[in-house]
Amino acid sequence: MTDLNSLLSPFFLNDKEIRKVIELLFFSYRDFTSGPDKILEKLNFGRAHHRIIYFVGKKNNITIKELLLVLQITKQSLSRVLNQLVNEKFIIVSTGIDKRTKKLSLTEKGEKLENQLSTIQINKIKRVINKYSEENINGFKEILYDMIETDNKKTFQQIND
Amino acid sequence: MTDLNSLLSPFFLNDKEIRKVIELLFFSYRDFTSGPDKILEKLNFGRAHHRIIYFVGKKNNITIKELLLVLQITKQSLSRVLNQLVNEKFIIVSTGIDKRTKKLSLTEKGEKLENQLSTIQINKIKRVINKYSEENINGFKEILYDMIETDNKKTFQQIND
DNA sequence: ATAATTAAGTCAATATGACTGACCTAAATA
DNA sequence: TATTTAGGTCAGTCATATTGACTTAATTAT
Repeated sequence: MTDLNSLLSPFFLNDKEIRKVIELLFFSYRDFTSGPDKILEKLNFGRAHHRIIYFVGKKNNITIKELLLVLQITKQSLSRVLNQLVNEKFIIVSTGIDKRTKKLSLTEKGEKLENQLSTIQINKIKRVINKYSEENINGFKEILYDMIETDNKKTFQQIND
Repeated sequence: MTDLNSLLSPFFLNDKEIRKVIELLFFSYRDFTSGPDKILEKLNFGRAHHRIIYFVGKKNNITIKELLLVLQITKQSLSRVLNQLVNEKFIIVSTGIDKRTKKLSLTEKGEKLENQLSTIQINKIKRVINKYSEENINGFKEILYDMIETDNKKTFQQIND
């Protein structure tokens, strides 16, 4: 199987090379999140808090439903973490025109934290990406995009329209 | 800040575009792991089990210490998950020449599972990557590699020498 | 030969992030 | 008026991880 594969595939599509991609994704993603993790720890927050802060910062006045769609967790899971952020005044809640909905936005304090966390990740990406051609960078983004499942591709487009 | 950035940076290095990379990493990594997760669930295993199986499969006769270096978790964390895999005969333990060490390898049962899980991820990467040029694929891998912290780059090289 | 270090393991307590299931309220829509 | 939708809540559970303290056995250094 692997032998046949080695014969038929070009080098960069060999199973062995593909496995390296698996590992690169694992290592790079872990290191990508480790920077913010250290700051969050001091506030007794975790990665779940980061994700909420990120997406609320991304789309002001996002509703609970929209947030759940992006995060793909249950509302019970969201509840605890979100309430902490609201109680500690990183996020402020208001009522939508549809009075059943709630709209979430970052407070000034929340924006400050969001900025602090995002800056780490943005700078890391910038530092890395700077060395590459526009062609390579676009390829990188397109490959990542193609790895997303159809439904979530739509979600990605929605938050970026 | 962002305005200045927009003026000085080429489009593909704008903060807004960089933020898309943050999201692409989040969405793609989540979907990348979701396939194996479904199989693991049936066995009452989680992602932690997957990682152990993957790296034991990658490097036969890996020691506990080496495995901890790769996974970057505590031995107490490893213990519970690894013991499950050993008890359920996915992994077999033997003693090294240095009798303090233990060597881990996959049983036939473990190899079967490893293969099942890896195949999902390998095929996913292949499906995606097929559409791209060698140049793009190499760029993709290099960018991911550059996102890894120095120490972990060494670990990556070690398991791939 | 003894002391120090290393590899591995264990016990206990704790935190975080997630889940299911059941149930509730209020508002909007059919 | 009935149904659906948005959101919330209570309770219990599970998986993954942590810190800290301590043990055993084997290897290495003095």
